Amino acid sequence: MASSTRGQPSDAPLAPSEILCNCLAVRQAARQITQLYDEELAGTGLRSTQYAVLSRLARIAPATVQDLAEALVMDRTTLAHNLKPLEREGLVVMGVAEHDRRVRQLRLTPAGTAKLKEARVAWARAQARFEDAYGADDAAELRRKLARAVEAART
Amino acid sequence: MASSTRGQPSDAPLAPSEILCNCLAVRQAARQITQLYDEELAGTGLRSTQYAVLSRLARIAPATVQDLAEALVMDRTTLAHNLKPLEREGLVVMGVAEHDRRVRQLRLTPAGTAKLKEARVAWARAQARFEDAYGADDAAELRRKLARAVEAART
DNA sequence: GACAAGTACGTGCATATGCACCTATATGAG
DNA sequence: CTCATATAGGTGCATATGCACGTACTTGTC
Repeated sequence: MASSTRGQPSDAPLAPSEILCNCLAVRQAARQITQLYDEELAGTGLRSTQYAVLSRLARIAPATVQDLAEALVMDRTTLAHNLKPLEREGLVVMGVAEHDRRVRQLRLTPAGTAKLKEARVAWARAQARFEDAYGADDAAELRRKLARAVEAART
Repeated sequence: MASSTRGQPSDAPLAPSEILCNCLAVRQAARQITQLYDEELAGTGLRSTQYAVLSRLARIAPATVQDLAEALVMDRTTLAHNLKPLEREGLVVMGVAEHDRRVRQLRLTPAGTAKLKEARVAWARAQARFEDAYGADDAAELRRKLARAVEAART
């Protein structure tokens, strides 16, 4: 009988690559893919997550903390932590909204814009490396399936 | 013209769900899916990663640090850090191999085996929740694609 | 046996992640 | 206006992640 992912798993032997847990499967892939992107980004001084924050912020600035967190599918407090090194390096500034002093207005600084432009070259190398190995069309399909998984996991 | 993931991205508007970066896509999914599994595991006191370590170790014990790390697609030093709370809680013991005193022999304790058995009930709930929303067959396909992505990212 | 080289593992650091809990500000009910 | 409530955000903690570097042990060479 074939392995099922319903009910409790056993300690029975498995093929080395056969992962039954959806969580483990996606975390393993995230670790490995992150390593590839971080390797290409290393020369820029940015990590994968930092590149993602700058890249997203460039699209939606000025953004509140909550809005940027939602756009990144990231916890609000996680983003708050992730912003600290970016602020310290002067890539991002956090202002206070005039109409509501609770609200922050996040923007890229000129240095942040320049760093993002530089990092995009490295990002494109990482993207090309992965897609040369995995297939560009397959990668696009995978991203769609992952986006649907995000929605499924929210239920 | 359709968005391409080759070459550098722009700041042009995107559909909210349209992620071009493979790294961001898989990290977002990992965050969201981990939250679902952690929510179900919360009552056991284990996190997703800790469950994965115990579950994998149960299959291959006695295992060296390096072997368990490879089986989990995890950096050796990351596993070393992750083992600390498990050792502290008495779920895992690390012995020294007789034939080579550099080598560790990792095993579950009886408490670790019992905790794993308990956690499997919670894991099965998380697995069922995700697959009820995403589809069991689609999930199996996604896991296969993620496994292939792991291999692609290693090149 | 001495020692260079290789192997298995640990540690310190910085960032990543999110929960619990906190403060500050705004808003609505009376 | 007052105050309960709601909203935006920050902080401390524990774990997660992996690089750089260090230690302990083994093995091959002489």
